[in-house]
Amino acid sequence: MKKYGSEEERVLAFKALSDAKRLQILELLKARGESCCSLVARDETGLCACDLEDALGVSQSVVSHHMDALCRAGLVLREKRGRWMYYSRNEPALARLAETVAKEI
Amino acid sequence: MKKYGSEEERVLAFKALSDAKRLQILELLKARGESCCSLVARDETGLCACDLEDALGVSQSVVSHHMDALCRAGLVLREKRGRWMYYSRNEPALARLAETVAKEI
DNA sequence: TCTTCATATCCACATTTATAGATATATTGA
DNA sequence: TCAATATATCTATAAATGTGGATATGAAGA
Repeated sequence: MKKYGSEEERVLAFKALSDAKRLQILELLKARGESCCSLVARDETGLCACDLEDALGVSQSVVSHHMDALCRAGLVLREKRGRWMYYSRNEPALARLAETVAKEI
Repeated sequence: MKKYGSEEERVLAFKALSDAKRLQILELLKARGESCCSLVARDETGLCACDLEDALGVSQSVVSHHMDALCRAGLVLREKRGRWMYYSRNEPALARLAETVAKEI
């Protein structure tokens, strides 16, 4: 299984995790929660940005920046469906990171 | 086994890991390397600050700050022996962190 | 087409972090 | 006691990051 190989990747991942709000976001994504604004089907996977905005109590641009950090680190996936951007955990990447911490840090 | 329980502890730990020089320091501590300035016994555990200063090519105060970050996060232990401060990996803490990433992030 | 809405990006500002030189503290050895 | 050494702390500065308001983009629906 491919690890978080380069030092640069690792730094990016740990940076993404070194913020309380972003840890909360990963937690929220784990629970998956209610669908966006009660407008979309309950069986959608992922959460849209406005869900996170409500849940975290921060401005829309802040959510967008945090999601960008998590996506750049590869820990979260983004997918546009209609006018919403859905975010979901990249479980394989999170598992590789855990493996890296266990074996190589 | 106790995990990295509080969010605050986790943030501190990830912040400590989100820097290339600090990752290198953990690597150097794993190898343990030569003893300080060839002045102390070869079977000493840990590395002193001046070893790290040489290995990383940064100023003394920078080493001190980085070690402070790693110690505050609990990932590294410091022990003063003579006029040298010896640093070593806190393996149980690193293992708990790996467990936390695997199970709770 | 026009309006509304969701989100990314831009901009400005505040806070945090990294860095290095200078100084202080403490230990060792002469 | 004094000089040398190792390291922490102080100070200043530069760089990175977090934040939120404003604007731009793009999709949906009337």
